[in-house]
Amino acid sequence: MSDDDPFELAERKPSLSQRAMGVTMQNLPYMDGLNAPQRRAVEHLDGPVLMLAGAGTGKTRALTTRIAHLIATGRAAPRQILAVTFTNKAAREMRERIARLLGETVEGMPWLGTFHSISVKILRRHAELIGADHLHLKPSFTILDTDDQLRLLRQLIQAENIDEKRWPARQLAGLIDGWKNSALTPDRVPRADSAAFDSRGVALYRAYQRRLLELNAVDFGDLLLHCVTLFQAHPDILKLWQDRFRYILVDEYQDTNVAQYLWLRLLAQGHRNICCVGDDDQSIYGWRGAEVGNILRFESDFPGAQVIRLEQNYRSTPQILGAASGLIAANKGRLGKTLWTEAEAGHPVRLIGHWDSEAEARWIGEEIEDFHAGTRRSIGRRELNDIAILVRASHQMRAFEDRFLTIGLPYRVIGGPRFYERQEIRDAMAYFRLAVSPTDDLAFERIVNTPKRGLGDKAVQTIQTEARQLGQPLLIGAQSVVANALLGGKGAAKLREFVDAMGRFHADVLDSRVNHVELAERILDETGYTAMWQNDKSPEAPGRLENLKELVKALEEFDNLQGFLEHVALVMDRDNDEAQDAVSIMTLHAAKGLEYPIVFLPGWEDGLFPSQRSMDESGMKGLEEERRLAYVGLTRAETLATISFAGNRRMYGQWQSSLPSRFVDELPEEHVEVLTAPGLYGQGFGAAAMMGGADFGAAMQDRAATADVYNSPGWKRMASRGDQRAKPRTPAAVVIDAEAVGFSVGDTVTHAKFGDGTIMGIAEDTLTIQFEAGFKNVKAGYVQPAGGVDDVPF
DNA sequence: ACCTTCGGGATTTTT
DNA sequence: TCCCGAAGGT
Repeated sequence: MSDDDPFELAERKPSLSQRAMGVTMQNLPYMDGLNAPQRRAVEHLDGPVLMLAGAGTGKTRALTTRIAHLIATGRAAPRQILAVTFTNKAAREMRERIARLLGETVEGMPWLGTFHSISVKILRRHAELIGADHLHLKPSFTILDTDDQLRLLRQLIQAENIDEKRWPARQLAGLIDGWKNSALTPDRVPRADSAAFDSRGVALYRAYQRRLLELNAVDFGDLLLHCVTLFQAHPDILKLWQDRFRYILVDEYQDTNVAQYLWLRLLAQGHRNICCVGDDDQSIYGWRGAEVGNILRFESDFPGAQVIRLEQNYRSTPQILGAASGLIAANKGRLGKTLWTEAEAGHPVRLIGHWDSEAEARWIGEEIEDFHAGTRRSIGRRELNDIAILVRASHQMRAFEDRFLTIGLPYRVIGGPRFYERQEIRDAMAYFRLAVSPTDDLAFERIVNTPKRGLGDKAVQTIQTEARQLGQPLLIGAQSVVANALLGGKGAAKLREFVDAMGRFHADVLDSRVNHVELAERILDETGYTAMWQNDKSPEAPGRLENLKELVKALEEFDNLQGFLEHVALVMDRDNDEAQDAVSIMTLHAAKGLEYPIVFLPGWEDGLFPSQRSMDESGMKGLEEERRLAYVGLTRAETLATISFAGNRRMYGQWQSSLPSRFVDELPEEHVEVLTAPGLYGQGFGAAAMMGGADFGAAMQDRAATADVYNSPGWKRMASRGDQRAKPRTPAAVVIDAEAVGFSVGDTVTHAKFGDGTIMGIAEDTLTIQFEAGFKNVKAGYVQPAGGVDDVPF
């Protein structure tokens, strides 16, 4: 029986090697250096434990040591420990650290992995029990990525004759994902949701699930959902897994959704040894179904739970922690932690306002050059690898990329499109998938006309019709189309070629004498896929070929194509090689779990951060999640954090003025150093936030002309450098749509409340007007040309 | 069947 | 502004 077979449940005593190592409670080298709560978290093994671990408090250390302790003391064999993470990276890190703690003698932990990868392993065992009637999953099921998922949904929407413009597949995908995250099968979707997606949401969901079964496929959400329904419908099987997992550990518990919560609770009901680690203040995935409530409710879910707080921070200075703590204090319903540190006070969090997003990027670029050159005595010379820029939304990255390219500052974008999400990788994967399983219709559809084979919609329809009539997959349908000459023209010969080739490849996949790496190469070459990119003259073509090479190379680490496909579907992530010294740019979400000595937090403007959409969609909950995001951002910094905001920002090609983020005002003043001109912020942050964006911009221009602006450190530096800022600039907004609203810059207008004013800028239908009371942004409809004061439009 | 043009929409995204 | 999907021309 295989090592991780659930039906083989023989318990194991501590291995000989463990006993030979002389591991006893008195001799536990891996415990060295743990602080008291960490130690408690490691030693309190039985019963439910909630480890509330603030940012930088060594939770991974506690978690891995706990696992090492379980193994070393013989409380559980590695195979009896279930350790769940959200990301492959986290799983990999844990694996490495456990191995380091225990030395090379310990065998791998088969059940350390992501929710999804563990679910796949479980599901493959019981696939036949998923589904109904004669339609059920087979153990060889494929896992669809989001791309496949959307294509499938689009087909279903079209089949229902629904207007795709009004009811986009994306929205349906989001809806279905949401239901799956909440562990809702079509039958269980609450009545309140029945109006969703033009009242057809549930029906489409049902159709989608059925179609997936027909394709012998599951999507990401299904991995969890199927496991939960499997456990609920088959207590005997649940029992097997409950018995197997004597100890359960969960990382980032604050990010679990309902499905994951049920999954865990079902499994933990066996031995009840569940240890969840998390930080309610770092819950930032509510929009994806994560329920902070899970962690807030832990003690009532698991009565008698031991709660352990890790509060000693080993990462950041007291100044940074003070700023972060002060900010997060505005959130309600927290479990509450007080982070403390023994580190030196350090530098306060710096705050600076800029004229616009380009100035912000320029300034940060210069700061980084300074840090890199070591011209700041207080900071010392820094590697670019020590520096990160954390943004709220990925479109903010562009300003930095543009600027850094201009000044030749090396940077890397972390996150972004994943390797396996690239077009060429997906295409190649589809070829491999079809070669491995000729029944994979989605793969067939994807590549049958890539490269172009003269097979358009009509040809594909012919194939589909034929396949449906035969009750066979598309590849077989295509074979039949060829055999019966149902298709004319150039496409016919090409299709024959394609079908024959795929047949050969499939035979080769089954032939153990054929090397799978060479086979993969041959598949891409002989189908003309490689040639397609070689002939492509677009600038990205060479990169794509490079990626394909990388893909084939990655195959070497696997025994066969099947194993590789499974890996890529779930596990393959882009490796960010740290070999090159470069500044890291990423979203705040991508930054969770990372740390950098120097962190820049640009774009703290209301509407961008906190994001307007979060607040519109989720109100106070949304705002609190945004605040947690800010907290996550600040706590990434070890020695220096710099927050900035811009008075004007280009969004979708339009210049928009903006106010500093409300989070700026929430920062505790005693931990902040304001770098912006003293006149602007002399009255504290409140004054800054009360200014409209346009006020801010105008004030900036005013100040630029006066001497005292150069007295603040930030401005002094910029001035000495001859920064462009010295030239007063006109907001680009002025240029845009100047005619569209019937006003132009310079016009005098009257407003019912603010009186007469002069238009200083126009962006769409929003006018920036200088009134006696100051600058205001006003919709064009609320003002009229001064002079004619007959009717007021409201 | 394939290429060009036009219009609408546009966060965050561990798997 | 930029990207994607749909429509219309060749």
